[in-house]
Amino acid sequence: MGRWEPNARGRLEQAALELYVERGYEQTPVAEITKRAGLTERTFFRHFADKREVLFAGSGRLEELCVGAVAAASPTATPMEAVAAALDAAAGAFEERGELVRLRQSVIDANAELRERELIKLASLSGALADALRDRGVDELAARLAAEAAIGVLKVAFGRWIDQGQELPLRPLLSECFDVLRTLSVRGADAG
Amino acid sequence: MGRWEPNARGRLEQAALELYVERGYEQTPVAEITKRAGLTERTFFRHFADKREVLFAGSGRLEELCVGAVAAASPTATPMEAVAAALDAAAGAFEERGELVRLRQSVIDANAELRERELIKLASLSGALADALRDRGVDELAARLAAEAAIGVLKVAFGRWIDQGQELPLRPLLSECFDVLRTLSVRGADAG
DNA sequence: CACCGCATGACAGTGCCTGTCCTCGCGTAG
DNA sequence: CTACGCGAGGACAGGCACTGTCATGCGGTG
Repeated sequence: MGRWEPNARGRLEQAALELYVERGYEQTPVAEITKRAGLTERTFFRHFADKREVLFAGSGRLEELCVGAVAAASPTATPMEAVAAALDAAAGAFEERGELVRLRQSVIDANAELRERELIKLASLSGALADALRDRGVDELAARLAAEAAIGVLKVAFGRWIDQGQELPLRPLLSECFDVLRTLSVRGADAG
Repeated sequence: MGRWEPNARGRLEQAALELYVERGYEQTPVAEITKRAGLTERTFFRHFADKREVLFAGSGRLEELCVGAVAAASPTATPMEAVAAALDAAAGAFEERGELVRLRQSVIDANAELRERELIKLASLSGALADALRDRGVDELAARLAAEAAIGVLKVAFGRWIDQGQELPLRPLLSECFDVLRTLSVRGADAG
């Protein structure tokens, strides 16, 4: 055992989520988090850029997962099929950590600053998906639009999954969204 | 003339934009803005919830404009046609204030906090569009997806418009995006 | 054994944002 | 004309997020 307990970063993440759930994000000073983790405030800000970021530690891995799925998609897949594969991979990651994801999302949904941070993470994911599509030879404009559409589908499907208590699996909700999306320009489709 | 100069709010908006352009957002303390506007710091926070919000004063009107356009769209329009009409109306508002919009966007693009705020304004717009579509009888899922798709198109087209110095008008860029979006699920389209 | 690197601590300071009370011109009732 | 109260803004104190800077001491290395 070293001079300090190991995994300071992980302890901070856990303490933060616990406290954000117990008292709410705004009512939790950083000093409380570090106290529970047995560290100082200064150390918190060495590990996380700000008080929000501690809730988004996994966003980098999610991005890698999605980018990998786009790269691995069949060469004959359309851009939408490629990004659908990415969301499928993401769905797997979410469903594995069901209860944690739910808890985390309840904290985010309850606070505007956290919702802002979530949106910029999704925008970053969109950019990464667009890059991955361009690497497949998709042209710039189509790549960006497919990536934005995918993020839209993810927002809607994920929101529904959370709302209904995750009784239904996420993947079919994603598929349904992609299906409906294709009908939105069709006159007389059952959507309009 | 009253005890105070009129239009305190407008003076704050103008002083803030000027200073954000001159020095950058982060290098501009609120006290500098209020000094230039001839007011106190406390008054700034009576008019705007925070230092970011002063740049987004017009977002409410933009939302109303877009919602109005959706409501006014032909009853036979598809959901995508309805939201396209909304973006068309928005494009008009942007093009009228070309230089101001460009300046404002350069400030936003240079700062992560401001980009976050912009994203949550767009998310709010997406919600308003979805509500307006539901009022037309579009079902919940289709309404949300059409609204998200529209925001995606707006982001991409607006970004291109800014990048190229607004030499091309915005409206054709929007149309092009909607066109490309429809091809993304089609195998062998020139996008993939 | 001496040295160095690195994670953390200690502490001071800035700036955003809030709560609270005060000021004073203006419109209005009597 | 006076009295009153409302509303926009000022004054001031304080909390908390975040940063810069220097100190500390364990673990590995030569």
